[in-house]
This record gives sequence, C-alpha cells and structure tokens, in this order.
Amino acid sequence: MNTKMKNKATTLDAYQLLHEGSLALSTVESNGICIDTEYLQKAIKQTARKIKEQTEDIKNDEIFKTWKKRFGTKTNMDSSDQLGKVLFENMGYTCPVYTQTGKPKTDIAVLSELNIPFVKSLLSIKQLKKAKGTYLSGIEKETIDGLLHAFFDLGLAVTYRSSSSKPNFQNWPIRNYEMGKLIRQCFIPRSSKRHIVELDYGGIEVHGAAWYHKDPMMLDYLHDKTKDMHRDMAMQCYMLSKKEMTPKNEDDAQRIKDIRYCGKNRFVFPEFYGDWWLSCAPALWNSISQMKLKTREGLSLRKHLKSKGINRLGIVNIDVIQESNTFLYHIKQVERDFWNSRFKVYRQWKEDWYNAYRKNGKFMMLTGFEISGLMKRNEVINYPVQGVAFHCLLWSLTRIQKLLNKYKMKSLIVGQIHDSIVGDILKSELQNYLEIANKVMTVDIKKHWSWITTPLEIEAEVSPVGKSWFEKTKVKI
DNA sequence: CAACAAAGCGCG
DNA sequence: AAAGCGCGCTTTGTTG
Repeated sequence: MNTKMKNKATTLDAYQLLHEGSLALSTVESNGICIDTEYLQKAIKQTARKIKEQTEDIKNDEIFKTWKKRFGTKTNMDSSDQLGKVLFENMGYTCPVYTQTGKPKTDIAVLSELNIPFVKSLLSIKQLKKAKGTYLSGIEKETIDGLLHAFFDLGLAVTYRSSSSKPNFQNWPIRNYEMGKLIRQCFIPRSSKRHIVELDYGGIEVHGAAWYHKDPMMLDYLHDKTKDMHRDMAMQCYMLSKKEMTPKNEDDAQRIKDIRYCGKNRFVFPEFYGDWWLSCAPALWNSISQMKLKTREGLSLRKHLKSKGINRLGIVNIDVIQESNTFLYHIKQVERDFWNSRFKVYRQWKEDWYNAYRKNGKFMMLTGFEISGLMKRNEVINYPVQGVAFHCLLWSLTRIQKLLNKYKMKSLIVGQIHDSIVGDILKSELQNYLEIANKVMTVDIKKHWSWITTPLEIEAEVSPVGKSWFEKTKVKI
C-alpha cells in the first residue's frame, strides 16, 4: 500500500475495484432479500382481480366497440399497433408523434395528453398489468425458500456501472405511490428483530460531474447547504418567486416538492445529459396539468404563466420561429442562461472533453477505467460521470461489507441500486451500522480518492422492525 | 416452433 | 453541430 496517495487512478486500480466489487456483490447475491410470500400471493390475486374488473368496465365504451368492430376476434388491448389505428384512423384524433418506423406513438406521454376517459382507464389497466406481469410474478418466479437472489453484474454496462437481472433488483416501482406500495411490501427483513435499511448517496452524479468540470457556480451549490439548484431552476422555468416556493402551511409542502421535482427531472437532468429546450419545454408544460402544479393561492401554473405573458406552449418544431408569448420561447431563454451564464465552465468542460476524445479516440474516468470506441457526443460526456458515481457506491459497499465481517456483525447487505445500498440490519446493530456506513461513504472514501472535492452526504431510510421496505422512513444520521 | 426487432415502461 | 445517459423485462408482430 502506498503511503503517499496518488492523485490519478490507473487501469490496475480500476481492475482492483471490479475484482473486489465482484466478490462483494456475489455475497450480496448469495445473501438474498427476504420475501413476504404470503403477501405476494395475495397481491397477485388482488391485482389480477382489479385487471379483470377494470377491463370489463371499459368494454361498454364507444371506443372499445369501434375497436371490436375493426379487429373482431383479433382484438387485443395490449397491442399498441391496434390502439394507434383505432384512435387515429377510426376515432379521428390527430396523432401528435410517430415512432421511428412511422407508426403512431402510443406511450404514456401521448395518451395522457389526449384526455379521453377510455384511454385513461386503459393506462390504469396497463400499469396494473406491468405490476403483476413484470414485478409480482417476476419476484415469485425467482423466490426460493422465501429468499430472492437477484444477480448483480459488473463489466457489462458500457459505463462500468452494474446491472441486475433475474429479476432486476434495480427497477422496482417507487415514483408512483400506489405501485410502489404494491411491490415494495414484498420485501421484508429476515426476522422480526431486523430492519430494511436503505442508504442513498445524495446527488452523486451532480457531484461526480463537478469533480471533472469544477464549475465554480456548481461548486457553490454543492458546498452551500442553503442553496438548491433544482429549486432554483424550477422557479426559473415556471417563473415563480421565492415566496411561491415557501410553504404557507404543512399541507403546502407537497405542492413545492412537485414543482421542484419537475425542475430537477424535466429540466436540470435532461440538460445535463444533453437534452435541449425543444424537448424539455413540452415535458415541463405537460407536467403542469399531469401533476396539477399550482401557485400558493391554488392557481394552476398555466394561469400563472399567462399572467406573466405566456399563454401557450407554441409549436414543437425546430423550423418554427417561436413567438415571445410561448413557453417554448421562454424555456429556450432559460436554457441559454443555464449554459451561457450559470454553468459556463461546465459547458466549456463538455467542449474540451469531447474534443480530447475526438483527438485521442478514448478517455479515462477518474476511477481509472479507459473507454474507447465510437461514441456520440452525449455518450462521451455522460459515461465518465455515470461511471464514477457508481464506483463510489461500489467502493463503499465493498468496504462496509468488510467491516461488517471484521466486527462479526450479523447484519447483511442484500441489494444495491446504483447509488444506494439496501441492508437487512439487526435492530441491535442499527446505530453501529449507520455510523460505520456514514463514515465509509462520506469520510473514508475521500481519503481513498483525493479527486472527490465536494462534501458528500447520505440519506438513511429505515423500516420499523420486522416491517417491509415500503414502510421505510427517513432517519437522522 | 424459435429468433429477432420494435415498442413500451420500470428504475437510477 | 446536434439534439437524454445507462440498464432489464414483457408483449406484439414478423420472419423463417
């Protein structure tokens, strides 16, 4: 072991990380997560019943009758192809977007904007089918003696992230409350004296990007706890004042959370990954109605924007010159400000990084992984960030598992989701586990990798003893 | 029957 | 100049 820390990782360092990471993840696989099989059976039956009921309900709808008339015995409500034909050929609705192959697009974004009761019900049925067909029965299929041993693979993803399969541990529903509840109640600790504990790195990809570009405005956001980039961008996108983002009472907190969520996931992250205003603006605009975004006084943000002189989305077409009273025009300005004035050092890094790749045909991650081959601009910019963010998690997981062994603790790591660790933790070891993990994830890792130049934070969520993953609540760390 | 592509949807 | 990154699973529809 070197006494002096190297500031550049090598390919050997990268190899070592994967080697030890693989061993640690194989232990995680073999540990497995405990399944409430009784609940699972009940949930499958209940969901099947709901699907049946809701399917019967919409059979009286005019649209279904038209569908039946056109496709007869071949009628299949799971067929996007048929749905597109019925809606846009028979019913006379105009198709807003087409797929690669020129067929009408019938995804959630398109369907929910149509505002047709039949289609709304259809979407609800599709969600239930996804829950049952992919998640509930997927878990059932792979559970052995009450334990689920999902696979975690390294060296498969191009970014040197992990992936998971049979079943995929990393895409269980959480964003939709009802669906999250239905699925996550399956996962329980393996005894009544244990908790399910999930530890998340906060905003690790944003930090990871900053370790490369070192943009002073971004570093300021990451160092100053009173500042919040996602909130600020949400305010700018929806033209809201600071007062609008201050809750007037306890019930008002969710309204602000939803607005911030849209700033984060409909503008900031898409922009970081290389998206642009023409695609961000419609998503932000549609979110207002879909998530019922409102001002402090309960006014729809559509009406709020109107009071600011923006009365429509505008035409989603790059050849159209956007008028100044459109939302598209506004978001185009917000984007310009975002890259030209807020984060211009970040923007310059992207240019330089991409140009260096064009010259060398390869690049190296901070963790020592060398990536070569033909890549698009956005891939060249995103891979090094996505990679190091996960490598922080992998290093931490490996280290925590070693310490659990060293101290002969009975708590187990049972899963991992890119930037979070899922543990099955003995009640008597909980405080100890949280302390160990926090130290590894926020202190020790900075000693191991000196290029981590921002303060790291983790969030801990813990289920009540013996209770499911769904019932987790935040705890102070 | 199997193999494959496309579309869709779940997560970070 | 180009125009969201990564993954796995299920179903439909085509091809041989």
